[in-house]
Amino acid sequence: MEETGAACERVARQALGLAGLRPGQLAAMTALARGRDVLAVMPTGSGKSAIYQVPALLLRGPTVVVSPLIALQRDQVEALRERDEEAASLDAGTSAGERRTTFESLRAGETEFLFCAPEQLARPDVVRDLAAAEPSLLVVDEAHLISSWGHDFRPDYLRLGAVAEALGRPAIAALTATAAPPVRAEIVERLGLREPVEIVQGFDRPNISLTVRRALDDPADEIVSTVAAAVAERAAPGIVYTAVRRQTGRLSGLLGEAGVRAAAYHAGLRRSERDDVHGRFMAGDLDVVVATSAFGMGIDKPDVRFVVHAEVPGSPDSYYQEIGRAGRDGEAAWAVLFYRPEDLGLQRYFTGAVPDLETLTAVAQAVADAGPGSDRRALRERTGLSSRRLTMLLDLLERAGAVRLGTRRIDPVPGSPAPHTAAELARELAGRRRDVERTRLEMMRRYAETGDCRRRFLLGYFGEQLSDPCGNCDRCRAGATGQQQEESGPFPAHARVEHRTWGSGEVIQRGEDRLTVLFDTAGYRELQLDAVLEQHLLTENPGS
DNA sequence: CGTAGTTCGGCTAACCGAACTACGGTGCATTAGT
Repeated sequence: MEETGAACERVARQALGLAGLRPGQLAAMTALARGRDVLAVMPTGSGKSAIYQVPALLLRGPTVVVSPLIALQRDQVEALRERDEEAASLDAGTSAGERRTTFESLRAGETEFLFCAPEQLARPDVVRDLAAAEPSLLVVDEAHLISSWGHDFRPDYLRLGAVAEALGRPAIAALTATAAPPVRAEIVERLGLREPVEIVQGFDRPNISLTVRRALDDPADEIVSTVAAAVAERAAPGIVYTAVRRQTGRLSGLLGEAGVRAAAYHAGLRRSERDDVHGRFMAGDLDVVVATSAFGMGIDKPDVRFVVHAEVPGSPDSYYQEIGRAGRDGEAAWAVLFYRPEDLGLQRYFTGAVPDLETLTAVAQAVADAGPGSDRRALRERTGLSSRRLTMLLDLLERAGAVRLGTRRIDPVPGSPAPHTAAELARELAGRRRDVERTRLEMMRRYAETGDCRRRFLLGYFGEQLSDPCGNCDRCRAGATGQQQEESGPFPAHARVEHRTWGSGEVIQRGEDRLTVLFDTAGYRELQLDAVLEQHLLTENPGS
């Protein structure tokens, strides 16, 4: 019998036309083809799709791909069909007749790939029909969204672990381009990955130069002149990110006056306008898109020369995601952040919501009253809450140990605390999560205010050590690369440590006078090294 | 948490500053009405 790795290489060559495979790619494919779970963190454009498409063709049974945007699903379906692979997608617009045909074709083994959003998999009928086709592979694309969108925006992302169980627990592939260590941990936990093979390919993007500009009260003029200068030097196209919708129109208007072909983009625009801007940008008919965070997913345009941020984003995670859209062709590109400390306030607001005790108690009470085996609809009627909000609150109560969530039924946990107590516990968990998110925001502040090499800081945040200054950021260019990473002495990078109040954690970065530690439950914290040593704030845990 | 826009108080003419208020990001799905 053919060895699995060789089989993967053969299929990659014959079906996908790939001459060679990168080491990470092959390892991930082989693991999936053998039924193992995989978590792959690889940059866009490095062949992430092949990772699941090759084993999909080797394994008996269809492949379900969870993808966040309907537009992305359609693109992928189209790309597969061009290679004569049978693929289909499922969304709210799919008619009952089309659904029947699709499920029959999946069961018969004629259609290999099915694309859908997590919301489709929240429907019991969809899960039942899919389970009948006995899928062999569940792919979660853009898997970092579990962590960044799941909790307050699209909570159905959080249910994917239960969906996998209901589908007969196929092998799971979680794919993403950016995931810091705690995000990886959350993906593994939420999806219930079993001893996953973790492939983390270097995501240093050395061709993107990094600059932070301390912005004035109203940085609009500065931004316009910076961007206009870039465009004049033929360094177009580019993206300008801004935190609020109102600014997109204002900045693109000012850029237009400065002779730049610019357009605004945000989620409040009409579908047709968004598609138009997207299309013109891809076609090269626009120099600049000024956008909120709505713009970007699925924008795989190789020649984006710059990404400018008019305000700080909420975390290094989103920042790296957004600047990663520049320079995919490997040519020089630049990322400029206009920084005002006051702008952190808006992000603080975005991460501020913790559900109130009353509503949580009402949901816990409703679950208890309904007894075992209730469903979402019954609880929605009892509580009068929207489907999404209910899902989010139920998820918190599950984490608090008060309810058990299946894909089709919701059960109170026998002997669990009373509704009011469970609600308090759930609220505490939500509060803790918010606190951790605020530490991410603090890390964004540190990035903007650091005197050291910016790339070293960013990569360190993602758990990668860069021993020498990068030479391609404003700090390095100013010759102020100052701090070297201390290679010897106590608390080196990656050391496991213990703090009296913050618990256990891992050293992320060790500078001359500071330590950055990622605590398992308290998030990112910065400590002064001499205080740590004098007051014995940390103990080093050998092993683990 | 910060900002932009509005109202209010003072005190009798046009306006100033203080105080108060509303608002702010991501997409799926679903539904009512052409």
